Amino acid sequence: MLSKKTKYGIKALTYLARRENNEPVQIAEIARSEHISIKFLESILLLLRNSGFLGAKKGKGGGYYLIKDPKEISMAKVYRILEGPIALLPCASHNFYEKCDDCDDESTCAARRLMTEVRDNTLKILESNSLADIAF
Amino acid sequence: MLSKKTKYGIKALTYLARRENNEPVQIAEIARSEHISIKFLESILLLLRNSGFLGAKKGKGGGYYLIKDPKEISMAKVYRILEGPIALLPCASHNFYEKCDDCDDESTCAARRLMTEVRDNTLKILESNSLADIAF
DNA sequence: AAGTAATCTACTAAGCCGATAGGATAATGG
DNA sequence: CCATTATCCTATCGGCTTAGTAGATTACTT
Repeated sequence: MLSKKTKYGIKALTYLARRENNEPVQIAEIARSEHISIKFLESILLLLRNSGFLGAKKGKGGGYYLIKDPKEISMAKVYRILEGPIALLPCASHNFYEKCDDCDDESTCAARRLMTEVRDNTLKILESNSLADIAF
Repeated sequence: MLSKKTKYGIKALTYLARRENNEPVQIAEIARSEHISIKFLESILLLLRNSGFLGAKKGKGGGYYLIKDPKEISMAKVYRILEGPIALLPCASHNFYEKCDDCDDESTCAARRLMTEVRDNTLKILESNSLADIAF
C-alpha cells in the first residue's frame, strides 16, 4: 500500500502540472484544494524541491512551481523519491539491492523469482508514464 | 515493500511444495531450513491453515502439510491473505475498495489512474502464477 | 499414560507514519 | 528599512504495525 506521503506528493505535482501558467503556488492553496494537512504537505513539497522536481520562491507572491516540463518527469523517479524502492523485496531491487540474510541461495528463492517479475512490470509502467500522462 | 510475514509465508509454502511426499512437516524443520524464527513462523503457518491452504496434525509425526495441489494455489490469493490488498491505493482495489476522503472526484485523480494500471498488471502476474509455477 | 507437537493468548520492544508546533530565514512591497 | 509573506528547518508526538517472545493448553501417537 502506498503511503499518504506518496499519494499527496503525486496529487500536488498533478495540481501544479494542471495550471496553465507556471507561477508559484502557495502550499496552503494546494493543501486546501486537495484536502491535505498543510504542515504535512509542506514537508513533502520540501522533499520534492530538494530532489529537483520543484522550485520555490519565498516572500510575497511566493510558492512552489514545477522546474521541468511535466512530460519530462518520470513517475518512476517520483515514486522512488516519495515511496522508496519499486521492488517488493530488497533482493529484487536494482537501485536498492540488498541480500537477504535468511536466503542460502538466491537463485532458487521462489519469492524472489515472483517478486522480480512483478517489479519488472511495475517499473515498466511507472517509467512509461510521465506526470503529463497522468495529469491530463 | 513486502512484509517478512509474506516473504516467510511464501518460502514456507514453497518448502512444503518441494517435498516429494505430502507428509506433515514440523514448524521447527521449516524454520531451521529457511532461517526463520520458530515462533514467528508458527503464527504465519497458523494463518495459512485457517485460510485453507494448509492442514495440521498434532502430536508425534505431526506438522503442517499442503491441503491442495500446488498447481491450484494462486499466488494472488496467497498474497491477499498474507500481505493484504494487491492495489496500492484503497480506491484502486477490487476486494478492499474504499473511497478516499480527500478526493473530490475519483475520475480525475491522477494517482488513482496510475495505481489502477499498476494494480491490473500486478494482479495479472500474481493470478497467472501458481505455487507450482514458482516452486519448480 | 507419556511424550510430542500444534494451538492459542498475551505481551513487548522497536520503528514508522501522519500530523503538529514553533521559530529561523529569505524575499518582496511600500 | 521595516513589515509582511511564505518557505525552511528542527523537534516532537500519539498511534499503529512489525517482528519476535513466553507460557500454558490441547490433541494426537505409541
